[in-house]
Amino acid sequence: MNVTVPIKIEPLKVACSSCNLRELCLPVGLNSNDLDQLDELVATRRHVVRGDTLFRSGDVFQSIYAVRTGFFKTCVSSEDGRDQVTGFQMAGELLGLDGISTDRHSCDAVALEDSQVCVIPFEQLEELSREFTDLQRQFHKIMSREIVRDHGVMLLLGSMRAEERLAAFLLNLTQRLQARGFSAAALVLRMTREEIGSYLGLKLETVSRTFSKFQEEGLLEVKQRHLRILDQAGLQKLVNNTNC
Amino acid sequence: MNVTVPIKIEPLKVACSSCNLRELCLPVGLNSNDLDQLDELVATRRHVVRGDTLFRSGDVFQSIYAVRTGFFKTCVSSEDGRDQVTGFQMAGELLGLDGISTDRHSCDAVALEDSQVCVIPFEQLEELSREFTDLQRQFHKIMSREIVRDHGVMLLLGSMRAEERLAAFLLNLTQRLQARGFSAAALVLRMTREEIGSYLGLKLETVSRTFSKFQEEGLLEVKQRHLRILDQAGLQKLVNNTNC
DNA sequence: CGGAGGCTTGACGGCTGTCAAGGCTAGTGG
DNA sequence: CCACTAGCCTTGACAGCCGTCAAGCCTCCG
Repeated sequence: MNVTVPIKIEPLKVACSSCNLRELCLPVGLNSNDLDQLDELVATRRHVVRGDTLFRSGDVFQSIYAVRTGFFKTCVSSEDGRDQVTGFQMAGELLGLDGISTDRHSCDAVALEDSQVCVIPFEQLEELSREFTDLQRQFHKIMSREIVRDHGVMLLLGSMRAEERLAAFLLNLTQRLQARGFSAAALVLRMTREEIGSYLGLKLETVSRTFSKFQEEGLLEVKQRHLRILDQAGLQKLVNNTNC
Repeated sequence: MNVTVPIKIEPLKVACSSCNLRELCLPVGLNSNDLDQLDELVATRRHVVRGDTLFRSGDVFQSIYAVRTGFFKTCVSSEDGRDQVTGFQMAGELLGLDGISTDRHSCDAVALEDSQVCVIPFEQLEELSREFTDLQRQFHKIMSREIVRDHGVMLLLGSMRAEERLAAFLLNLTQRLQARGFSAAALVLRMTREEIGSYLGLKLETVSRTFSKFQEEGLLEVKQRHLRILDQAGLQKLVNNTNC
């Protein structure tokens, strides 16, 4: 292993305009002219090996990142060492929007498997979005979507019980995987029980117990990180019905 | 009472450039030229009486709003009627950013007292921000700040106990009031125990009990919605120390 | 093959939710 | 001006969900 080059940067091989994620990522809805411009902007890619951070809280903010392959978590920490996973990001999703506010990142982004991200220099993105209305609009939509997503997580954390939280989490995960062409039924979790628990405001034991309960009830098949959804409607019902 | 005009709209009397909130609101950091442009943009004001909504989930999104006077809450609801307060907004803070993502609002904004908001037509704001770099940057910072704030709420909801949540909430509130020139020691809550509870992921009884506990411990003086902070450091300690 | 990290499961306790009763306050109408 | 009422708040008793602690198992990888 070559430890002298911890961060591997390479010229981009796949342009946005021909990227198979373009319908999920920043380029959504852009015309071919805008896309050509975006290709110019997104010139580098960065590899992050499993366990490494893409950025840390406190790092100077310069770029946002689009996940090209792999899987990330973002987490915030309070001064006293409390830790909260704020999201899991998969291919086509953006990382680093938190950094715009103070020019420094306010959370850590950690790769949960070997990953590649497209580096989008923020100042140039702003410049380009002053020129291209559609790009501007798309970027604003993505930021707004993140806000809406966060509100959904607040709803989950503020008003759901453990089973409901885990069911909502699994449905969200499978839905996003499905949008990327994966099966909605079988999946491999990239994160530990503890990370799921942190995201859902639960302890890892509760996550584990709830998985077991779902299995007993025939909703899931659980084998460590390998899951099979047996009864999607049953999970959905858990999320929708408060109690009955 | 004239019920034929439920929404009162009037020409803006105070321009952004001379608004006493300009250091807290969208105009932060703009030069006088940008400010003049912003004055053109923000041409109307809207009154919302206590209990009325500024917008509702599902409403078509056209404008964002800056609170000029008064106090709002925003809340999301799930299909099954679950309800979650996602924030409280006071003078100088923006409302409606959630609507950008789908061109429809995804939460309700309710006035908790008679309020006025400045109406900022979003399409025109985007247009203007294509022209003025500082305005663009400022708007992006505000959206990003909302994301960072949401992450803080997730941390609170995901990892804090009732006392810690309420202490954090009170400190946040007093800090924002102080930034607006109010005393950091005495305040009047604009929201009910139930709304506080919803925001903090607690039941109203727990909020009430925790208030009483803080009072017994000499941290607060509580008389219904009238609060006096007696020991700010003590509250801060509650937030910082997990247990001891 | 051995160890470390991750996962499962049990026992138990405490925090917070639930249900209920009663008090307070502000706003309304007589 | 004052009584009334509705909404809000407080407090108690009790229960249950989930956290804590502990022990042991599994799996992956060196």
